[in-house]
Amino acid sequence: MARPDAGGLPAGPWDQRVWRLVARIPTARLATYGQVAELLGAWGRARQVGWALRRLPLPTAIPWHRVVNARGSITMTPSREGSDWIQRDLLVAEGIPVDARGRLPLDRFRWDPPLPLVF
DNA sequence: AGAATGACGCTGA
DNA sequence: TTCAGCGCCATTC
Repeated sequence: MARPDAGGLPAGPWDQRVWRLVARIPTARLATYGQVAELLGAWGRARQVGWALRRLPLPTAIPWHRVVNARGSITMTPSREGSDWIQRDLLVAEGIPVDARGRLPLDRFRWDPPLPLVF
């Protein structure tokens, strides 16, 4: 309910790992929360990826907007206080079509991470 | 400490 | 295709 403000609080190692991985998603490419979790060896922790991105102090150079849900849409919810619409704008600006409901062609823009992933 | 809450994901109706 | 119901698990209340 209350929106915890991460500003000022040091990001934990989990946040750092999520951010560093998301930072290498190329322009106009998309990844899902579950995909990011999996690449970090954390299968089943998609929600935690969402939280890590939620803690990003905005504005940021990290392309957090390139992470969407597995259904191929932006999770639109008032609890995001507008970051969902910002995400839509940023994606459209990169050339990815997003409809009014937040749905987008995930298959066409899916990011194929180069292997091996080294950190 | 226990309950509630999600920027999730999968299954089944 | 949409939607409800669950399982999931760190964070919050």
